[in-house]
Amino acid sequence: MLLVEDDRVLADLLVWHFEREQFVIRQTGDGDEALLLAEEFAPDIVLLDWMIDGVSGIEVCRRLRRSPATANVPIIMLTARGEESDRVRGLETGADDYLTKPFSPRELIARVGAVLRRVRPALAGEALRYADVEMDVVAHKVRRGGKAVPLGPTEFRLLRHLLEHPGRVFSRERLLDAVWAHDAEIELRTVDVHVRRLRKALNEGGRGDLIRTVRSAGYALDANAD
Amino acid sequence: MLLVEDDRVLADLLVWHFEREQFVIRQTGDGDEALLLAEEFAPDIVLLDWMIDGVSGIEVCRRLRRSPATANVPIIMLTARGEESDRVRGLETGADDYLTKPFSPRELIARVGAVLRRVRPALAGEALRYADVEMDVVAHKVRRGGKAVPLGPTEFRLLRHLLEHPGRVFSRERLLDAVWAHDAEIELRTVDVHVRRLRKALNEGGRGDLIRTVRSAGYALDANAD
DNA sequence: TGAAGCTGTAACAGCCGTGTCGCAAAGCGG
DNA sequence: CCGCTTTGCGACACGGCTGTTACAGCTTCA
Repeated sequence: MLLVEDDRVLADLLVWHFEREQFVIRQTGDGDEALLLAEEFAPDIVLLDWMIDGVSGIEVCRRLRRSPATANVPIIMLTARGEESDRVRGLETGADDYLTKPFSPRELIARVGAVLRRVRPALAGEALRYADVEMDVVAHKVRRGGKAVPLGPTEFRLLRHLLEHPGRVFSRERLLDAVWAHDAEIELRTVDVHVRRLRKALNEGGRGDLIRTVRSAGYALDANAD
Repeated sequence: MLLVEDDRVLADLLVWHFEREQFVIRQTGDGDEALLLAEEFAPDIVLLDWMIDGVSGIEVCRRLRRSPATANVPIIMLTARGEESDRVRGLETGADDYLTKPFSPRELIARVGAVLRRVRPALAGEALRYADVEMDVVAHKVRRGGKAVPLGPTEFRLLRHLLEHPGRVFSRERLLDAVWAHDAEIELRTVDVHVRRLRKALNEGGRGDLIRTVRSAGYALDANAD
């Protein structure tokens, strides 16, 4: 998420609120810098004040829409300009929503939720997270620390199941039931092999193990696995 | 478009405005009837008053979201309930936008435009874009990096569908449903062949592949496909 | 009516994912 | 320290999935 707002007090307030909602947020009060940050960090959504230093908010909006790299980023305009003509102009320039100051953080969060639900369903509830692992179920993608992790279908389903119940220990039997076809007659030890493959893929970047082995019980997702 | 509003005067005013904007609009003031109409006419967007006869607006919203046939229809709530808690509740129930009476028809039209641009860009007269690909739906033209890409009708519809949901993985069944006639009984593998033809056409200029194959799942549009 | 283009299907080759095995390594209890 | 149990590891063969090509039937347009 990228917040473009030059009012320090409001900016800090919003950053605090959104970080509490698990957003990764960057902030600037300058239009030119906003464009650079948007290119570089490919935010999931942009909150944009109209009256800022450098390039104006409406112009930032226009340029974001024009650049292929950012053309699809959702934008919520966030401004004191409450005239109907301003609102219409903002929306017609390509903003997805337009909120007039003063507004409550709660409403803004709700609107961000509504827009994200529409644009990237994965980000508004269908994304599974644990520690620095992120799974986009719809796009069928997994990232750890922002870096893509290539997984086979079975490894993907296995990780998905673990992410849906983080911390919980599953016996091999339970995992076979949950991850494999329910009528599959498969050797129990096969689970070990897939856990191993999943571990290998996840730890590729030299990071710590996320899967804890519980002797004579099974496996669990656990940030302090080692 | 479906308008659910029991205030006759406001309803007539809005119908007049939207018909002038080339919308095909149906109107009712009753919640139960609204649900039936939504099923039957599959509107592109729903404008929904909170306080109506029969099932309440918020409940209509919830049920539209729950039914598979209407789960993806964009909804704008349109009501006199201006309390922040009402707005948040509306948005969290699945509404895409929330407008408090009184509002100007012009702003509503702008917001309808913003939502449609997001959900069905083709309907809002917008070009579809992803990475360096640009599709003009009306003119039936596709360009990549500014250079025209010749596509057959099926390839065009296939790409269009992918562009409308970038990043998302579609199974072959889903693609057959979305891209081919809904009653077509076609071999699943046929999708592969069309994907290949589309890939070939798009990558003619020696650019990287934009379509990601997800083994045992389907295909997705993805800038980092390889 | 003829040619060109588009579409759906079948066939085949190559590759990736999967399940299993044997052995090494690590816990665990005495 | 020893022996037993459980888990990790590498290798391998099989099977299924996907990419690719060729071809025949069909539509479209001149």
